[in-house]
Amino acid sequence: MSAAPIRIMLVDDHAVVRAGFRRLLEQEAEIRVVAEADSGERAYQLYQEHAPDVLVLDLSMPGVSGFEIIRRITERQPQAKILVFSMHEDASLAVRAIQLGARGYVTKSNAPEVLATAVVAIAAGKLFLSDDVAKSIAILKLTGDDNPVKALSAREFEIFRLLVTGRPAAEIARILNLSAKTVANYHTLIKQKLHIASDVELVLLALRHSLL
Amino acid sequence: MSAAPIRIMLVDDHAVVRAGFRRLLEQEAEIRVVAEADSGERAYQLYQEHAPDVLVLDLSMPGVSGFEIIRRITERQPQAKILVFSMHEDASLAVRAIQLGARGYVTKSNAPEVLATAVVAIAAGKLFLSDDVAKSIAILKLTGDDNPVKALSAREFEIFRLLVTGRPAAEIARILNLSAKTVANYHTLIKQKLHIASDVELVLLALRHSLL
DNA sequence: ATGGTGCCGGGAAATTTTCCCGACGCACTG
DNA sequence: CAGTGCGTCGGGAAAATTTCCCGGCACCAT
Repeated sequence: MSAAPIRIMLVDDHAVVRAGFRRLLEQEAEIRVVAEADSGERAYQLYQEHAPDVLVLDLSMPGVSGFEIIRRITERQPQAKILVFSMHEDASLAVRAIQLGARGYVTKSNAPEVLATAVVAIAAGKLFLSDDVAKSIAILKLTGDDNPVKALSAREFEIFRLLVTGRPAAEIARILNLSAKTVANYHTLIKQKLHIASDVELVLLALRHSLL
Repeated sequence: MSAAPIRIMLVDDHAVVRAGFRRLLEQEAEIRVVAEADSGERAYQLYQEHAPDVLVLDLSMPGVSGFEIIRRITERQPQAKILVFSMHEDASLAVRAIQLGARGYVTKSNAPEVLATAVVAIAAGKLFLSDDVAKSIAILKLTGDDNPVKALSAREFEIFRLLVTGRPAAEIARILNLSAKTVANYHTLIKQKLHIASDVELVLLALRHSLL
Protein backbone atom coordinates (compact mmCIF):
# COMPACT_ATOMS: atom_id res chain seq x y z
CA MET A 1 0.00 0.00 0.00
CA SER A 2 2.42 2.66 1.24
CA ALA A 3 4.10 3.32 -2.07
CA ALA A 4 4.99 7.01 -2.03
CA PRO A 5 4.34 9.10 1.08
CA ILE A 6 1.80 11.91 1.01
CA ARG A 7 3.76 15.13 0.71
CA ILE A 8 2.36 17.91 2.87
CA MET A 9 2.92 21.63 3.10
CA LEU A 10 1.88 23.53 6.24
CA VAL A 11 0.82 27.16 6.30
CA ASP A 12 0.29 28.89 9.62
CA ASP A 13 1.70 32.11 11.01
CA HIS A 14 2.64 30.53 14.34
CA ALA A 15 5.80 28.47 14.21
CA VAL A 16 4.80 26.51 17.28
CA VAL A 17 1.54 25.52 15.72
CA ARG A 18 3.31 24.36 12.61
CA ALA A 19 5.71 22.29 14.65
CA GLY A 20 2.80 20.69 16.46
CA PHE A 21 1.10 19.82 13.25
CA ARG A 22 4.27 18.40 11.88
CA ARG A 23 4.66 16.05 14.81
CA LEU A 24 1.07 15.12 14.72
CA LEU A 25 1.03 14.38 11.05
CA GLU A 26 4.30 12.58 10.89
CA GLN A 27 3.07 10.03 13.36
CA GLU A 28 1.39 8.64 10.31
CA ALA A 29 3.93 6.65 8.36
CA GLU A 30 2.52 7.61 5.01
CA ILE A 31 2.66 11.36 5.63
CA ARG A 32 5.69 13.56 5.07
CA VAL A 33 5.78 17.29 5.72
CA VAL A 34 7.97 18.76 3.01
CA ALA A 35 7.49 22.49 3.47
CA GLU A 36 6.17 25.15 5.81
CA ALA A 37 5.17 28.76 5.31
CA ASP A 38 4.31 31.48 7.81
CA SER A 39 2.65 33.96 5.48
CA GLY A 40 0.45 34.11 2.45
CA GLU A 41 3.16 35.47 0.21
CA ARG A 42 5.59 32.70 1.14
CA ALA A 43 2.85 30.12 0.92
CA TYR A 44 2.14 30.82 -2.70
CA GLN A 45 5.78 30.82 -3.64
CA LEU A 46 6.69 27.65 -1.77
CA TYR A 47 3.66 25.88 -3.09
CA GLN A 48 4.94 26.41 -6.59
CA GLU A 49 8.37 25.18 -5.66
CA HIS A 50 7.41 22.04 -3.78
CA ALA A 51 4.11 21.16 -5.41
CA PRO A 52 2.97 19.22 -2.32
CA ASP A 53 0.19 16.68 -2.53
CA VAL A 54 -1.82 18.46 0.13
CA LEU A 55 -1.67 21.99 1.48
CA VAL A 56 -2.80 22.37 5.09
CA LEU A 57 -3.81 25.97 5.61
CA ASP A 58 -4.83 28.10 8.55
CA LEU A 59 -7.41 30.62 7.47
CA SER A 60 -6.65 33.41 9.88
CA MET A 61 -3.39 35.04 9.01
CA PRO A 62 -2.07 38.57 8.96
CA GLY A 63 -1.60 40.08 5.54
CA VAL A 64 -2.81 37.99 2.67
CA SER A 65 -5.75 36.03 3.99
CA GLY A 66 -6.18 32.29 3.77
CA PHE A 67 -9.03 32.80 1.35
CA GLU A 68 -6.82 34.78 -0.92
CA ILE A 69 -4.22 32.04 -0.89
CA ILE A 70 -6.82 29.48 -1.87
CA ARG A 71 -8.01 31.71 -4.64
CA ARG A 72 -4.55 32.38 -6.02
CA ILE A 73 -3.42 28.80 -5.97
CA THR A 74 -6.56 27.26 -7.40
CA GLU A 75 -6.63 29.94 -10.04
CA ARG A 76 -3.55 28.45 -11.61
CA GLN A 77 -3.81 24.91 -10.26
CA PRO A 78 -7.48 24.01 -9.98
CA GLN A 79 -6.50 20.47 -9.06
CA ALA A 80 -4.60 21.66 -5.97
CA LYS A 81 -5.62 19.85 -2.80
CA ILE A 82 -6.09 22.32 0.00
CA LEU A 83 -7.24 21.44 3.51
CA VAL A 84 -8.37 24.34 5.65
CA PHE A 85 -7.70 24.06 9.36
CA SER A 86 -9.50 26.78 11.20
CA MET A 87 -10.59 27.76 14.67
CA HIS A 88 -13.99 28.83 13.43
CA GLU A 89 -16.85 26.43 13.23
CA ASP A 90 -18.63 28.96 11.09
CA ALA A 91 -20.48 27.22 8.28
CA SER A 92 -20.35 30.14 5.90
CA LEU A 93 -16.58 30.33 6.23
CA ALA A 94 -16.32 26.68 5.32
CA VAL A 95 -18.69 27.12 2.42
CA ARG A 96 -16.71 30.06 1.13
CA ALA A 97 -13.48 28.13 1.39
CA ILE A 98 -14.88 25.15 -0.45
CA GLN A 99 -16.36 27.39 -3.09
CA LEU A 100 -12.96 28.95 -3.60
CA GLY A 101 -11.52 25.52 -4.24
CA ALA A 102 -10.52 24.02 -0.90
CA ARG A 103 -10.99 20.27 -0.67
CA GLY A 104 -11.59 20.06 3.04
CA TYR A 105 -12.34 21.99 6.22
CA VAL A 106 -11.51 20.86 9.75
CA THR A 107 -11.90 22.89 12.94
CA LYS A 108 -9.39 22.91 15.73
CA SER A 109 -11.94 21.60 18.17
CA ASN A 110 -11.66 18.20 16.57
CA ALA A 111 -9.69 15.30 17.96
CA PRO A 112 -6.07 15.47 16.75
CA GLU A 113 -6.23 12.33 14.71
CA VAL A 114 -8.99 13.82 12.60
CA LEU A 115 -6.43 16.04 10.92
CA ALA A 116 -4.44 13.06 9.68
CA THR A 117 -7.62 11.37 8.56
CA ALA A 118 -8.57 14.47 6.62
CA VAL A 119 -5.18 14.68 4.97
CA VAL A 120 -5.34 11.09 3.83
CA ALA A 121 -8.87 11.49 2.53
CA ILE A 122 -8.00 14.60 0.59
CA ALA A 123 -4.84 13.10 -0.81
CA ALA A 124 -7.06 10.33 -2.12
CA GLY A 125 -9.07 12.95 -3.97
CA LYS A 126 -11.99 13.04 -1.59
CA LEU A 127 -13.65 16.02 -0.02
CA PHE A 128 -13.42 16.08 3.74
CA LEU A 129 -15.42 18.01 6.31
CA SER A 130 -15.17 17.48 10.03
CA ASP A 131 -18.44 16.46 11.60
CA ASP A 132 -19.09 19.75 13.33
CA VAL A 133 -18.80 21.91 10.22
CA ALA A 134 -20.66 19.35 8.17
CA LYS A 135 -23.51 19.71 10.60
CA SER A 136 -23.50 23.51 10.54
CA ILE A 137 -23.41 23.51 6.80
CA ALA A 138 -26.31 21.12 6.66
CA ILE A 139 -28.27 23.37 8.97
CA LEU A 140 -27.32 26.40 6.94
CA LYS A 141 -28.51 24.61 3.84
CA LEU A 142 -31.81 23.68 5.39
CA THR A 143 -32.58 27.01 6.94
CA GLY A 144 -31.18 28.34 3.71
CA ASP A 145 -29.74 31.55 5.09
CA ASP A 146 -27.34 31.44 2.28
CA ASN A 147 -29.53 30.03 -0.39
CA PRO A 148 -30.87 31.92 -3.38
CA VAL A 149 -34.25 30.55 -2.41
CA LYS A 150 -34.09 32.57 0.73
CA ALA A 151 -33.41 35.92 -0.85
CA LEU A 152 -35.81 35.56 -3.73
CA SER A 153 -39.58 35.55 -3.77
CA ALA A 154 -41.33 32.58 -5.29
CA ARG A 155 -41.84 34.29 -8.60
CA GLU A 156 -38.32 35.59 -8.71
CA PHE A 157 -36.96 32.14 -8.03
CA GLU A 158 -39.08 30.64 -10.76
CA ILE A 159 -37.64 33.08 -13.25
CA PHE A 160 -34.19 32.55 -11.84
CA ARG A 161 -34.41 28.85 -12.53
CA LEU A 162 -35.56 29.40 -16.07
CA LEU A 163 -32.85 31.95 -16.69
CA VAL A 164 -30.07 29.61 -15.69
CA THR A 165 -31.21 26.98 -18.14
CA GLY A 166 -30.24 29.33 -20.92
CA ARG A 167 -33.67 30.00 -22.28
CA PRO A 168 -34.05 33.31 -24.08
CA ALA A 169 -36.10 35.93 -22.23
CA ALA A 170 -38.78 35.76 -24.87
CA GLU A 171 -39.33 32.08 -24.23
CA ILE A 172 -39.46 32.55 -20.50
CA ALA A 173 -42.04 35.25 -21.02
CA ARG A 174 -44.07 32.84 -23.09
CA ILE A 175 -43.80 30.04 -20.57
CA LEU A 176 -44.92 32.26 -17.73
CA ASN A 177 -47.35 34.40 -19.70
CA LEU A 178 -45.50 37.58 -19.07
CA SER A 179 -44.21 40.38 -21.20
CA ALA A 180 -40.57 40.09 -22.14
CA LYS A 181 -40.17 43.41 -20.42
CA THR A 182 -41.24 42.02 -17.09
CA VAL A 183 -38.80 39.17 -17.43
CA ALA A 184 -36.04 41.64 -18.13
CA ASN A 185 -37.01 43.65 -15.07
CA TYR A 186 -37.01 40.55 -12.92
CA HIS A 187 -33.70 39.56 -14.38
CA THR A 188 -32.19 42.80 -13.19
CA LEU A 189 -33.91 42.56 -9.82
CA ILE A 190 -32.64 39.04 -9.25
CA LYS A 191 -29.07 40.01 -9.98
CA GLN A 192 -29.39 42.86 -7.50
CA LYS A 193 -30.79 40.70 -4.74
CA LEU A 194 -28.10 38.10 -5.30
CA HIS A 195 -25.41 40.76 -5.38
CA ILE A 196 -23.98 39.64 -8.64
CA ALA A 197 -23.02 41.55 -11.72
CA SER A 198 -23.35 39.17 -14.63
CA ASP A 199 -25.30 36.28 -16.04
CA VAL A 200 -22.24 34.14 -15.80
CA GLU A 201 -22.16 34.57 -12.05
CA LEU A 202 -25.83 33.79 -12.00
CA VAL A 203 -25.24 30.37 -13.48
CA LEU A 204 -22.22 29.78 -11.29
CA LEU A 205 -24.31 30.58 -8.25
CA ALA A 206 -27.02 28.17 -9.31
CA LEU A 207 -24.34 25.60 -9.82
CA ARG A 208 -22.93 25.98 -6.34
CA HIS A 209 -26.35 25.42 -4.89
CA SER A 210 -26.83 22.40 -7.09
CA LEU A 211 -29.76 23.97 -8.85
CA LEU A 212 -28.58 22.56 -12.14
CA MET B 1 -35.01 -5.73 -0.72
CA SER B 2 -37.89 -5.94 -3.16
CA ALA B 3 -40.18 -3.56 -1.33
CA ALA B 4 -42.15 -1.75 -4.02
CA PRO B 5 -41.71 -2.71 -7.68
CA ILE B 6 -40.20 -0.27 -10.15
CA ARG B 7 -43.06 1.22 -12.13
CA ILE B 8 -42.29 1.61 -15.81
CA MET B 9 -43.92 3.39 -18.70
CA LEU B 10 -43.06 2.43 -22.28
CA VAL B 11 -43.16 4.80 -25.23
CA ASP B 12 -42.73 3.43 -28.74
CA ASP B 13 -44.83 3.80 -31.84
CA HIS B 14 -44.76 0.08 -32.64
CA ALA B 15 -47.12 -1.97 -30.52
CA VAL B 16 -45.14 -5.13 -31.15
CA VAL B 17 -41.99 -3.54 -29.88
CA ARG B 18 -43.75 -2.37 -26.74
CA ALA B 19 -45.07 -5.84 -26.12
CA GLY B 20 -41.59 -7.24 -26.50
CA PHE B 21 -40.16 -4.80 -24.05
CA ARG B 22 -42.93 -5.53 -21.62
CA ARG B 23 -42.14 -9.23 -21.64
CA LEU B 24 -38.50 -8.61 -21.40
CA LEU B 25 -38.76 -6.21 -18.52
CA GLU B 26 -41.33 -8.14 -16.56
CA GLN B 27 -39.03 -11.11 -16.39
CA GLU B 28 -37.47 -9.09 -13.65
CA ALA B 29 -39.54 -9.53 -10.51
CA GLU B 30 -38.97 -6.00 -9.34
CA ILE B 31 -40.17 -4.35 -12.57
CA ARG B 32 -43.78 -3.60 -13.42
CA VAL B 33 -44.92 -1.94 -16.64
CA VAL B 34 -47.82 0.29 -15.71
CA ALA B 35 -48.43 2.24 -18.90
CA GLU B 36 -47.68 2.37 -22.61
CA ALA B 37 -47.91 5.13 -25.18
CA ASP B 38 -47.59 5.05 -28.95
CA SER B 39 -47.09 8.76 -29.61
CA GLY B 40 -45.53 11.82 -28.15
CA GLU B 41 -48.82 13.46 -27.34
CA ARG B 42 -50.12 10.43 -25.47
CA ALA B 43 -46.77 9.94 -23.78
CA TYR B 44 -46.83 13.30 -22.11
CA GLN B 45 -50.40 12.91 -20.98
CA LEU B 46 -50.02 9.40 -19.63
CA TYR B 47 -46.83 10.32 -17.89
CA GLN B 48 -48.69 12.90 -15.87
CA GLU B 49 -51.41 10.41 -15.01
CA HIS B 50 -49.26 7.51 -13.96
CA ALA B 51 -46.13 9.23 -12.76
CA PRO B 52 -44.02 6.13 -13.43
CA ASP B 53 -40.65 5.67 -11.79
CA VAL B 54 -38.92 5.29 -15.12
CA LEU B 55 -39.94 6.23 -18.63
CA VAL B 56 -38.49 4.06 -21.38
CA LEU B 57 -38.55 6.04 -24.58
CA ASP B 58 -37.83 5.34 -28.22
CA LEU B 59 -36.31 8.39 -29.82
CA SER B 60 -37.54 7.95 -33.36
CA MET B 61 -41.23 8.54 -33.55
CA PRO B 62 -43.56 10.21 -36.00
CA GLY B 63 -44.99 13.53 -34.90
CA VAL B 64 -43.62 14.87 -31.67
CA SER B 65 -40.06 13.63 -31.47
CA GLY B 66 -38.52 11.80 -28.57
CA PHE B 67 -36.36 14.80 -27.84
CA GLU B 68 -39.37 16.99 -27.57
CA ILE B 69 -40.96 14.60 -25.11
CA ILE B 70 -37.88 14.66 -22.94
CA ARG B 71 -37.86 18.41 -23.06
CA ARG B 72 -41.51 18.78 -22.17
CA ILE B 73 -41.45 16.34 -19.32
CA THR B 74 -38.24 17.51 -17.73
CA GLU B 75 -39.37 21.09 -18.08
CA ARG B 76 -42.05 20.49 -15.48
CA GLN B 77 -40.51 17.50 -13.70
CA PRO B 78 -36.75 17.87 -13.77
CA GLN B 79 -36.46 14.83 -11.52
CA ALA B 80 -38.17 12.60 -14.10
CA LYS B 81 -36.18 9.46 -14.89
CA ILE B 82 -36.09 8.90 -18.60
CA LEU B 83 -34.24 6.07 -20.33
CA VAL B 84 -33.75 6.48 -24.05
CA PHE B 85 -33.75 3.31 -26.09
CA SER B 86 -32.63 4.01 -29.59
CA MET B 87 -31.43 2.27 -32.69
CA HIS B 88 -28.72 4.85 -33.23
CA GLU B 89 -25.32 4.48 -31.72
CA ASP B 90 -24.71 8.12 -32.55
CA ALA B 91 -22.85 9.80 -29.72
CA SER B 92 -24.21 13.25 -30.40
CA LEU B 93 -27.76 11.97 -30.19
CA ALA B 94 -27.04 10.48 -26.81
CA VAL B 95 -25.35 13.64 -25.66
CA ARG B 96 -28.29 15.71 -26.77
CA ALA B 97 -30.72 13.42 -24.99
CA ILE B 98 -28.77 13.53 -21.77
CA GLN B 99 -28.44 17.27 -22.02
CA LEU B 100 -32.18 17.54 -22.37
CA GLY B 101 -32.58 15.61 -19.15
CA ALA B 102 -32.59 11.91 -19.99
CA ARG B 103 -30.93 9.72 -17.39
CA GLY B 104 -29.80 6.96 -19.65
CA TYR B 105 -29.20 5.89 -23.23
CA VAL B 106 -29.12 2.31 -24.50
CA THR B 107 -28.91 1.19 -28.11
CA LYS B 108 -30.89 -1.67 -29.50
CA SER B 109 -27.75 -3.50 -30.47
CA ASN B 110 -27.18 -4.34 -26.84
CA ALA B 111 -27.96 -7.67 -25.23
CA PRO B 112 -31.58 -7.77 -24.05
CA GLU B 113 -30.79 -7.97 -20.39
CA VAL B 114 -28.95 -4.66 -20.59
CA LEU B 115 -32.29 -2.89 -20.82
CA ALA B 116 -33.43 -4.27 -17.47
CA THR B 117 -30.06 -3.43 -15.96
CA ALA B 118 -30.41 0.12 -17.21
CA VAL B 119 -33.91 0.46 -15.82
CA VAL B 120 -32.82 -0.69 -12.40
CA ALA B 121 -29.80 1.61 -12.41
CA ILE B 122 -31.86 4.60 -13.40
CA ALA B 123 -34.57 3.84 -10.89
CA ALA B 124 -31.83 3.91 -8.30
CA GLY B 125 -30.99 7.42 -9.40
CA LYS B 126 -27.94 6.58 -11.43
CA LEU B 127 -27.06 7.59 -14.94
CA PHE B 128 -26.75 4.70 -17.35
CA LEU B 129 -25.09 4.48 -20.73
CA SER B 130 -24.63 1.27 -22.66
CA ASP B 131 -21.01 0.48 -23.39
CA ASP B 132 -21.18 1.25 -27.08
CA VAL B 133 -22.53 4.77 -26.68
CA ALA B 134 -20.27 5.43 -23.73
CA LYS B 135 -17.40 4.62 -25.99
CA SER B 136 -18.55 6.82 -28.83
CA ILE B 137 -19.13 9.67 -26.47
CA ALA B 138 -15.67 9.24 -25.04
CA ILE B 139 -14.22 9.30 -28.53
CA LEU B 140 -16.27 12.34 -29.40
CA LYS B 141 -14.93 14.02 -26.29
CA LEU B 142 -11.35 13.17 -27.11
CA THR B 143 -11.37 14.01 -30.75
CA GLY B 144 -13.41 16.99 -29.68
CA ASP B 145 -15.43 17.37 -32.82
CA ASP B 146 -17.95 18.99 -30.65
CA ASN B 147 -15.61 20.64 -28.23
CA PRO B 148 -15.21 24.38 -27.75
CA VAL B 149 -11.46 23.83 -27.92
CA LYS B 150 -11.87 22.70 -31.45
CA ALA B 151 -13.76 25.70 -32.73
CA LEU B 152 -11.79 28.37 -30.92
CA SER B 153 -8.30 29.64 -31.45
CA ALA B 154 -5.90 29.54 -28.52
CA ARG B 155 -6.49 33.13 -27.61
CA GLU B 156 -10.21 32.82 -27.95
CA PHE B 157 -10.25 29.78 -25.72
CA GLU B 158 -8.20 31.54 -23.11
CA ILE B 159 -10.69 34.36 -22.96
CA PHE B 160 -13.53 31.88 -23.01
CA ARG B 161 -12.19 30.20 -19.90
CA LEU B 162 -11.84 33.46 -18.08
CA LEU B 163 -15.30 34.56 -19.09
CA VAL B 164 -16.98 31.50 -17.65
CA THR B 165 -15.38 32.04 -14.28
CA GLY B 166 -17.50 35.15 -13.91
CA ARG B 167 -14.74 37.68 -14.02
CA PRO B 168 -15.73 41.12 -15.28
CA ALA B 169 -14.42 42.04 -18.71
CA ALA B 170 -12.25 44.76 -17.22
CA GLU B 171 -10.43 42.24 -15.05
CA ILE B 172 -9.93 39.86 -17.93
CA ALA B 173 -8.48 42.72 -19.92
CA ARG B 174 -6.10 43.44 -17.08
CA ILE B 175 -5.06 39.82 -16.72
CA LEU B 176 -4.30 39.50 -20.41
CA ASN B 177 -3.03 43.01 -20.97
CA LEU B 178 -5.70 43.87 -23.44
CA SER B 179 -8.15 46.69 -23.84
CA ALA B 180 -11.60 45.98 -22.46
CA LYS B 181 -12.81 46.61 -25.93
CA THR B 182 -10.86 43.73 -27.33
CA VAL B 183 -12.23 41.43 -24.69
CA ALA B 184 -15.74 42.53 -25.62
CA ASN B 185 -15.04 41.89 -29.26
CA TYR B 186 -13.70 38.42 -28.47
CA HIS B 187 -16.67 37.77 -26.30
CA THR B 188 -18.97 38.39 -29.23
CA LEU B 189 -16.79 36.39 -31.57
CA ILE B 190 -16.74 33.42 -29.21
CA LYS B 191 -20.49 33.35 -28.90
CA GLN B 192 -20.77 33.40 -32.66
CA LYS B 193 -18.34 30.56 -33.17
CA LEU B 194 -20.05 28.49 -30.52
CA HIS B 195 -23.47 29.24 -31.97
CA ILE B 196 -24.91 30.44 -28.75
CA ALA B 197 -26.89 33.50 -27.89
CA SER B 198 -26.25 34.27 -24.27
CA ASP B 199 -23.67 34.18 -21.52
CA VAL B 200 -25.77 31.69 -19.66
CA GLU B 201 -25.43 29.23 -22.49
CA LEU B 202 -21.74 29.94 -22.52
CA VAL B 203 -21.39 28.73 -18.97
CA LEU B 204 -23.65 25.76 -19.53
CA LEU B 205 -21.53 24.78 -22.50
CA ALA B 206 -18.37 24.99 -20.45
CA LEU B 207 -20.07 22.91 -17.84
CA ARG B 208 -21.01 20.17 -20.25
CA HIS B 209 -17.44 19.92 -21.35
CA SER B 210 -16.30 19.84 -17.75
CA LEU B 211 -14.34 23.03 -18.14
CA LEU B 212 -15.44 24.18 -14.73
C1' DA C 1 4.82 38.57 -52.95
C1' DT C 2 0.57 37.51 -51.61
C1' DG C 3 -3.46 35.69 -49.82
C1' DG C 4 -5.25 33.52 -45.64
C1' DT C 5 -5.63 33.72 -40.64
C1' DG C 6 -5.13 35.12 -35.98
C1' DC C 7 -4.54 39.09 -32.98
C1' DC C 8 -5.73 43.78 -31.43
C1' DG C 9 -8.60 47.76 -30.85
C1' DG C 10 -11.31 52.21 -32.47
C1' DG C 11 -15.87 54.27 -34.00
C1' DA C 12 -20.65 54.14 -34.21
C1' DA C 13 -24.97 51.98 -34.64
C1' DA C 14 -28.06 48.71 -32.59
C1' DT C 15 -29.68 46.45 -28.82
C1' DT C 16 -30.11 45.49 -24.06
C1' DT C 17 -30.00 46.60 -19.37
C1' DT C 18 -31.16 49.34 -15.89
C1' DC C 19 -33.64 52.74 -13.46
C1' DC C 20 -37.79 55.00 -12.28
C1' DC C 21 -42.38 55.02 -12.11
C1' DG C 22 -47.47 53.81 -11.63
C1' DA C 23 -50.86 50.28 -10.82
C1' DC C 24 -53.02 46.36 -8.72
C1' DG C 25 -54.01 42.73 -5.25
C1' DC C 26 -53.19 40.82 -0.93
C1' DA C 27 -51.98 40.32 3.91
C1' DC C 28 -51.22 42.31 8.17
C1' DT C 29 -52.18 45.62 11.80
C1' DG C 30 -53.05 49.39 14.97
C1' DC D 1 -61.25 49.65 8.18
C1' DA D 2 -57.89 52.86 6.54
C1' DG D 3 -53.12 52.52 6.39
C1' DT D 4 -48.87 50.26 5.28
C1' DG D 5 -45.87 47.10 3.20
C1' DC D 6 -44.72 43.76 -0.24
C1' DG D 7 -44.98 41.00 -4.37
C1' DT D 8 -46.31 41.17 -9.05
C1' DC D 9 -46.57 43.27 -13.63
C1' DG D 10 -45.17 46.33 -17.26
C1' DG D 11 -44.25 51.09 -19.77
C1' DG D 12 -40.92 54.94 -20.91
C1' DA D 13 -36.46 56.62 -21.35
C1' DA D 14 -31.75 57.01 -20.10
C1' DA D 15 -27.59 54.45 -19.63
C1' DA D 16 -24.65 50.92 -20.78
C1' DT D 17 -23.34 47.21 -23.45
C1' DT D 18 -23.08 44.47 -27.53
C1' DT D 19 -22.41 44.03 -32.02
C1' DC D 20 -20.87 45.21 -36.49
C1' DC D 21 -17.48 47.08 -39.47
C1' DC D 22 -13.22 48.54 -40.17
C1' DG D 23 -7.93 49.04 -40.41
C1' DG D 24 -3.52 47.64 -39.05
C1' DC D 25 -0.02 44.30 -37.82
C1' DA D 26 2.41 39.85 -37.70
C1' DC D 27 2.96 35.33 -39.23
C1' DC D 28 2.96 31.50 -42.32
C1' DA D 29 2.34 28.81 -46.31
C1' DT D 30 1.74 28.76 -51.07
